[in-house]
Amino acid sequence: MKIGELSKKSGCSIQTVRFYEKQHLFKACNRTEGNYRIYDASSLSTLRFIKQCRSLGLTIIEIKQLLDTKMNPDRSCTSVNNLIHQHMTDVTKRIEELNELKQTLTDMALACSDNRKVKECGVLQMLEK
Amino acid sequence: MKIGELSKKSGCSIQTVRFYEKQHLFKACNRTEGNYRIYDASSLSTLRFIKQCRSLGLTIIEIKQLLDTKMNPDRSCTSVNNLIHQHMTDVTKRIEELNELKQTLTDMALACSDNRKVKECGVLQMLEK
DNA sequence: GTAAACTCTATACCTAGTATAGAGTCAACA
DNA sequence: TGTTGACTCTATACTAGGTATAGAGTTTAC
Ligand SMILES: [Zn+2]
Ligand SMILES: [Zn+2]
Ligand SMILES: [Zn+2]
Ligand SMILES: [Zn+2]
Repeated sequence: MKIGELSKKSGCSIQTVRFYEKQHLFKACNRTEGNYRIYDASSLSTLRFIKQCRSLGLTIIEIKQLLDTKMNPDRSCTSVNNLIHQHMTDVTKRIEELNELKQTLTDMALACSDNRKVKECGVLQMLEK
Repeated sequence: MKIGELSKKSGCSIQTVRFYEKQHLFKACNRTEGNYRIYDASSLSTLRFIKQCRSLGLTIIEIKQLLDTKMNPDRSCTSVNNLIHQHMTDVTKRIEELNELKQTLTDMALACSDNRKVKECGVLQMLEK
């Protein structure tokens, strides 16, 4: 299968597939005589794995580590579990930050009403502080 | 005051101050004979305003709009209020996304325990799907 | 006079892609 | 056989909001 088909089946854009290859997330695949990339089913499943990881917010480096880990099926999976755990911590922290931010924005919105002039704007006054 | 002092008083790094100037967020200031930037108290308050906006997640372009708006004290502040309201919507949406993500990560963490091998890892198995 | 501290510009780098330009490849159709 | 259209190739620039240098010049203190 050529890159266009892989792109459609995986849901990653063609450029993204090439970008992943450049980042060594994807090993370089075979080429046709005309220099076209040729993929097989395993490329597709790797790409889907990568996509799933990205949707969780894992970085390319972290995904690389996961892919490396998968190469050694008999080792301990502790590093995988730790990685997910660490991410949960990060996401939780980010949610807390955003909740605080939301509260600030709410207070700010309440500090002004429509039909005011800029010099009386409650939002701008809060931003000055 | 020179850029180092402004940096310390505002909490923005020296590079960031120069970066803001380059982005026209900050108008170019006066220079000494030796070509050093010289700031006054109003520069500091503008910079603090910018920092406050950035901490709310406003983009540089949006901050530029706010600073422009502040130049016309007698106009309506509706655009300011709208901007904050739009941000609240965005932040709320982002929080929801992250909460879903957190749930997924939680399920994933529960799918595996320590002392398993990579080939039995519940996390990796979930990522395959 | 000189050393330390400060500042200057310009440039490269970061993440995770996206969007071109310009060239080459391949299949189908007339 | 020629040509059109769809596809692919590489290389490069761009995004946002900075951060981190290199190499040079300036100022201040001793
Ligand atoms: Zn992570
Ligand atoms: Zn207002
Ligand atoms: Zn916004
Ligand atoms: Zn596991």
